[in-house]
Amino acid sequence: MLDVQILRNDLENVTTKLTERRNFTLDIDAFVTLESERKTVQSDTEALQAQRNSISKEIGHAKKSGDEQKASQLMARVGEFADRLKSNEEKLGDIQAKIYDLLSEIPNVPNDSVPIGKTEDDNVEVKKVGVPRNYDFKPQDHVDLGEKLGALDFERATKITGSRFSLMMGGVARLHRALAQYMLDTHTSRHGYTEVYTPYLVNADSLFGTGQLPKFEEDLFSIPLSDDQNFYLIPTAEVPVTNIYRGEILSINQLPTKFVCHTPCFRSEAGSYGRDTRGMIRQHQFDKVELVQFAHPDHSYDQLEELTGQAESILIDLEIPFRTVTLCTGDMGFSSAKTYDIEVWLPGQNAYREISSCSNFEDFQARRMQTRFRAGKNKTEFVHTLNGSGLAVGRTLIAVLENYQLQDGSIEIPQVLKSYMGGVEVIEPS
RNA sequence: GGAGAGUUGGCCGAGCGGCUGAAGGCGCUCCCCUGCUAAGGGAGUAUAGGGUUUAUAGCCCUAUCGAGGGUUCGAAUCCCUCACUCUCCGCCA
Repeated sequence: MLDVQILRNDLENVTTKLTERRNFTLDIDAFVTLESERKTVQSDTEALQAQRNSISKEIGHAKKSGDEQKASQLMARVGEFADRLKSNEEKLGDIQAKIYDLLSEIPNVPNDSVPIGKTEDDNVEVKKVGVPRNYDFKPQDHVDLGEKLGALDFERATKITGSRFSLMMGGVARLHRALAQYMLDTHTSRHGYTEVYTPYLVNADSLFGTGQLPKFEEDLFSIPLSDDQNFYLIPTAEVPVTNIYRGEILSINQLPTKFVCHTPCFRSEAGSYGRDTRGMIRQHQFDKVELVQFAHPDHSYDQLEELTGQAESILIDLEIPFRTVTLCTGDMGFSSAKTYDIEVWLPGQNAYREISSCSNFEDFQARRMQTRFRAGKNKTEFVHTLNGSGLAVGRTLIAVLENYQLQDGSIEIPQVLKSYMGGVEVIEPS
């Protein structure tokens, strides 16, 4: 959420940036009207409240000294404007709620270092690591590989639940687990993250905090609790982990705090019908190891570089080619101020595909969550939050299957995973 | 699921219709005293919003004692709903 003060003081500049960079048109007239209304109603209301408070105090004194007549005179005076006060208070509440609603639907303003653009074609490559292998056979994609291994079964997954779910068995299921374990171990022992385990169902406040609500409810799976309350399946560990400190004031020496968390993620994928329907690229359920940081505002961009590098290191260890791009303004998520995507090479698709997204949200989420730190004596300031996939486990699995395939369709195990595979060196058809 | 007790500032804890934005203690900050690992004295110490101001400070005002609603001239204090915590019983991995 943007700071309402910025809109009050610098409306032109912000709306221009939102239009140019986000293709988001803020209803300036609505905002200005609401604001000026708010101003007069608030002043009036508070003046009346002050008057009521001081008269009430006098009533107290009068009663104490036994002057009942004076007391009832004073009460009558309050009665003269009681209705006006009440309606003013209601009106003010309405206006403030409207302003809040307006504000909570405005996306974050991209950082100045973010390239301007409309679509993913305008993203800027910042790094390319590794060279795609030359196969002396036609590489298969993970669907063919997995099915021939008898280890990936989309038909049965569809029978059990429906489309966009997957069933893994045997060596591939174990490889999937090995990847998650390897990522967790790397980020905790080498990169200094604290491992956390969180609920997979969250409430609406948490989703508001990280920015999925109120605008993106249709992307979530929800479980009704009562007429007006839902639990939601987490679309990413970002939600429960970032909300760990919702409503809290951290001490400055807690910054940066770094958490890593392995969870399943659930996404309804509404609006992406027909895209990536083959295989397990785009699923309703997938595992992800997520990195989350709470940073001091002065250092959050350094932290973003660090975090992105830590995510990349997993692919470097696995010796799989990838590239990193800076998302252009038009391709960024709602809450982000700057995002790097890491794209892994998939021989089966002959393309680089997103495997991680690393973002600095600056104080956008922190303001929604009211997560602050004590910057000095009696001064609190919003923290900056960051997160990134380190990495999406399902897509990493795809990358390993496709990049490590042998001519006969069996899969070599990457060196760093061997100790997690209980001696298995190659996954062969069962 | 049943029965009961709670939820107050960074922490502990008092208050149970008016003089309470909130006693007291701890912690923290500053000052004084003390020639010294200690002790004593004093002052300060919530957040958000609005107004005033070129702006900061200051000053004025408003809101906030789990959340929301109600009663009242006036609510931390009374009533209702909800959430959460604790204790005992039941059930359970």
